[in-house]
Formats: sequence, structure tokens, C-alpha cells
Amino acid sequence: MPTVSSEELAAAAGVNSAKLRKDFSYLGSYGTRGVGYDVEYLVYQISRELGLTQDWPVVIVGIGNLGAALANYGGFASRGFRVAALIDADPAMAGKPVAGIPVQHTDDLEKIIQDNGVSIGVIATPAGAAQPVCDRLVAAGVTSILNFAPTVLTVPDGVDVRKVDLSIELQILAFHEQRKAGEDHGGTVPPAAAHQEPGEQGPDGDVPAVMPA
Amino acid sequence: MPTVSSEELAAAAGVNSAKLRKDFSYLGSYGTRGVGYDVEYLVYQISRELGLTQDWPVVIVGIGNLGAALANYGGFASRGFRVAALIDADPAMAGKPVAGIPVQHTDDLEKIIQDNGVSIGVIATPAGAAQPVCDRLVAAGVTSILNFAPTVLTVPDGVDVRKVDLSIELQILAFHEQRKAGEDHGGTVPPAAAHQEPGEQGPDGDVPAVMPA
DNA sequence: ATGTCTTTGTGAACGCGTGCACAAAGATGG
DNA sequence: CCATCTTTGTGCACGCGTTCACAAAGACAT
Repeated sequence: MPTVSSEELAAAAGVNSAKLRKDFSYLGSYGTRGVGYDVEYLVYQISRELGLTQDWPVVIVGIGNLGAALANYGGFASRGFRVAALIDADPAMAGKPVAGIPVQHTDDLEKIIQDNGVSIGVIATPAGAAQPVCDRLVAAGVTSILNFAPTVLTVPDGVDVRKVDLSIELQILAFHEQRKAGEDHGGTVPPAAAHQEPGEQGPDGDVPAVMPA
Repeated sequence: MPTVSSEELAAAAGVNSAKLRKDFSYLGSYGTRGVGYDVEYLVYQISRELGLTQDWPVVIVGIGNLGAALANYGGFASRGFRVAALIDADPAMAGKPVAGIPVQHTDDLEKIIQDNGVSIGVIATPAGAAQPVCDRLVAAGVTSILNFAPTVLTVPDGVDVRKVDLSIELQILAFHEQRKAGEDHGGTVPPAAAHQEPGEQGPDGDVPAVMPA
């Protein structure tokens, strides 16, 4: 029986072994003292806890470059996700196969959701279309939404939304890059600096509230 | 002079006002007691600290669906990023414009990096190509890499890598979705993972630290 | 069986980040 | 010029998560 100790796992993951054991203990007592954890059993238990053993049908709405990239992404299937349908507002896309799945028109959104028992939707539309699409998804029974559109979605209570902003990761890299350069970030305030930069803010001038780690 | 108080900002962001003030204080004393913070000045100072006022030339390697989606993503330009070049290994892509930028061949990678003074690279290639591309980027002087390929990259010290796994966000949604179903499987989970603050839409949510491969 | 050895599971201490509460600073009005 | 009011900046205390350290549990050898 192949096993691993918490010490080995902790070293591999770069975390503290006691924390790892305590985390595992929340899932139950799956280890054997003096031996460690049965690898296969542990993987199954964690997978189950995380919901990876279930089959999650998802729909992707907005089959542009990003939607197509997501449809082709191999990581989904191996993580328990099944692309139940691709949906786009462009009639010219209808029937066209992307990643082997025929694109369907937005008109049929509600029926597609209900027929497939979909509870997770991915929005990869342009910003303007995101909220209406979101509303229709929710009305059709979707309770979790992954939003790639650059908009903050408004949803009723009980619906989860996660927003993916592809530029945030770049910002974090740039932040560290800036520090590598040895930029001084001291307390000296450039006089009247604010008045030298009148514009600078785009349509969404929102700044991350928290410093990247 | 338009101003905001820490109280207003905290309410808008859903955080504690004292924490917000303390965070700001690390950047310097930019507020006026009895008045608040000069909006324009504050935006500038935060932008500067985060590196948003600098111009960061980036290259995107691998112009498939995802690379094209990134090239077309409007959020980059408004955050201080400039797509200096698109690079692909397919000779048929060479010269073809994507998002108004002609795709260049991988052969010229080193020259492109050096000519444009690029220090940030984005990898959107298939998994197999990612590490070789990464090595060439690093050798050419890139010190920050954003990796969309489903591979863990090995880099020398001093080089930052951030890996974006598009399925992780879906996993988090599925995790919460599973809990909504009210399933009882005998185990408990640390409170941090148990719920997501409503209104929070981002990748800063809570995920269990250990994922099965 | 009995003892030794390994590793888990967890109580307790520690450290750090968060939030409270208030003095200091500046605005504003009399 | 003084009084009052608002809001910042921050010392301090509290709470929570991380880490330490060890008893308990089981494997394994003799």
C-alpha cells in the first residue's frame, strides 16, 4: 500500500507539516500513525470533499476567442467539468462546431440550462452583454457564475459570482517587477504631482483595494 | 477639491475603515484630518505604488484562441500594459495581424525581447512548448512570466512566475455549489473555506491549500 | 508479548493582522 | 483667537490562524 507522510507532503508543497495534518483532520482521520496516509484513499477523500468526483455540467456563453479557448481547455474534463453547451448571440455561429461541440443560439439558453440540469455558467461575452446574460442564466436556474467579462455582475442572494480579471495577474507581476528595479517608495511626496496627472483613469478607474501578495 | 473619507471608501469596499487608513498610511500621509483624502491625488499615489503609471511592454507567446483573446483584451492598455509583440511558432501565422498587431515568428523571440526592452512575458502556448519558450524568454532577459499553459515552469532565482489555471475558479464554484446542496458527508471543513463573502467577486477567495494532481 | 520506533492528531503557546478607541491635526465658525 | 467639529494616523488589545511539542496509536522486530 503506497503511503505518504505529512512530512513528505509538507516538504513537497512547501508548507508546515502540522498545518497539513490539522487541515486533513478536518476531513476526518484518514492517516495511520507510524505509517502515514494511504495515497489513493487520501486523493479520493480530498477529491470528494472538493467536489471533483461529481460531474458538473457547465455552459459557456459567448464563443469569441476566450470562449473558444475555454471550450478547448483540456483541464476542465479532467477536473470533473463537462461542457454541456456553447452559446452565442451571433446567428452565424449557430451550428458551427467549436472544440467538437456545436454552438447554439442564445434564444435557446433557458431550455439548454434546464435540459442539462446546469448549475454553473461561464460568461465570456463582451462587457455589455454580460449582465443580461447573467440575469437569464440565473432565472433559468444557474446558481454559480464564472465571469470573464470586465463588469461587476449584480446577482440575487444565493448566487455565487467569481470574476476573473486577466489583467490582475499582470499587475501583480508588474508590481514585483517595479520593486526589483529598486524603486524608492519612501515617504517623500512629489509636490503637486496630482495636478500633473489629470486624466489617467479609464472608464473603470477602479484600483485594487488590497495590495497583491 | 473632491475628497473622500476613509469611512466612505471602507463602506464602498466593504472593509474596515481603520484598516483602510492604516494601509494608506504605509504609502505615506496623504490625507487631511477633518477633510479626508484628495481623490485625484490618492488615485495617483496608489497607481504609482502599484506600478500602474509605468509603461510595461509585454510579449504574448502562443497566439491560439487564448493568446488572441489576451491580445484583444482591452483591460491591458488601460492598466499600463502595452502589447509589444505577438509571437507564434506557426510560420503560417507570421505577418497575420491579430488585434492589429502582426504576429512574429518564434525565431525572432530574443531580438524582439531585447529591442523592446521587455521584462514581462505571457505564455499561452500548449503545455509542451511552455518550458522551452520560458527558457528562451528568461535567457533573453525576461524576469516576470505569466503562464497560462497547464505546466509548472522551472525558472532560475530572481524570475517571477505566476500560473493561471482557468479551471481553478470553476473548482471553487463547484466546491461552493456542492455545499449549497446541503450534502452531509460526515466531515467538517475549516470555517475559512465554508463561505464566500457576498459581493466579493475575485480570485482572492478561499481555496483549500492542497489539490490532488 | 513486550519494547522500540515512527507518525498521527491535537492541546497549547505564539505571532500577526485586524479592529477599537483616542489623541493629534486641521478645518470652520463665532 | 478660541471653541468646536471632523477625520486622520496610530498605540494597544483582542482574536484567529499557524506552529510547536507531545501523548497516543499503531507498525514492526525480537
